Amino acid sequence: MATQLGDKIRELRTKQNLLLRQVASKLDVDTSIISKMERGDRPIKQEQIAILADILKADKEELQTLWLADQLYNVIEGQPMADEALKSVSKKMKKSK
Amino acid sequence: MATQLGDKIRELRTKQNLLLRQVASKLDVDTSIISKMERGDRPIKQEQIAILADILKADKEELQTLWLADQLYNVIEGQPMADEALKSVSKKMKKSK
DNA sequence: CTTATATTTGCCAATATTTGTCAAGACAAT
DNA sequence: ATTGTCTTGACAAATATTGGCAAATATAAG
Repeated sequence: MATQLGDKIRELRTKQNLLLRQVASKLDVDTSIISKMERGDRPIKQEQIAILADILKADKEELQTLWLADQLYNVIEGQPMADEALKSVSKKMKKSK
Repeated sequence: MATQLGDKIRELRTKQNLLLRQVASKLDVDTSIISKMERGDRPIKQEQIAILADILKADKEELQTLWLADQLYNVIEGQPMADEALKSVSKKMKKSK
């Protein structure tokens, strides 16, 4: 199952002609890990997002948002009450502001 | 940290003068677990919600919604991009409908 | 086709997280 | 002080997650 952040990272990386290996060394993990991250097979750690944004010259906040949206989607995917729960949480957010 | 579902369960249980022990036996866990569930110290399993609804004569869907909202809140709590991510996911939901 | 390079995949052991149970403690009522 | 309910922390067992390796597969070039 693909993720928004994974897709984005792959898009950025290939457009800049970077190899998995090059990103991997900066993130200090095996190339296979990056491959899996991009394909949505392995979760991306939140601390890695800033590093990725640096390497790929991307906006940190944008990547963070994609990451968060992926996390949320994992929770609600396939849940019948997803809509209601989302509304409820949005409401709660407005209050705490 | 309190949860919406935990609070609701405690409310329903006490209003019906049920003891932790009574709920525990039906759920087949130690009373300490129920205590922690109600106080938000231990996560509630999704499979347990239907049973809880039965015991407490509550609406299953309502409890499910509270449970989901709690899960979502866990993900976004303390996240700067929470608002944007929520909007993004809501949008995605509408499409897949 | 063969070689060279890049990516993907399956599997493993190490690590981390989660689980339920138990025992001790807090608290109130009597 | 005794009883009954609830809370809390510690513990080990079970489960999940992690990164790396190596084999498999793809991609590109000659």
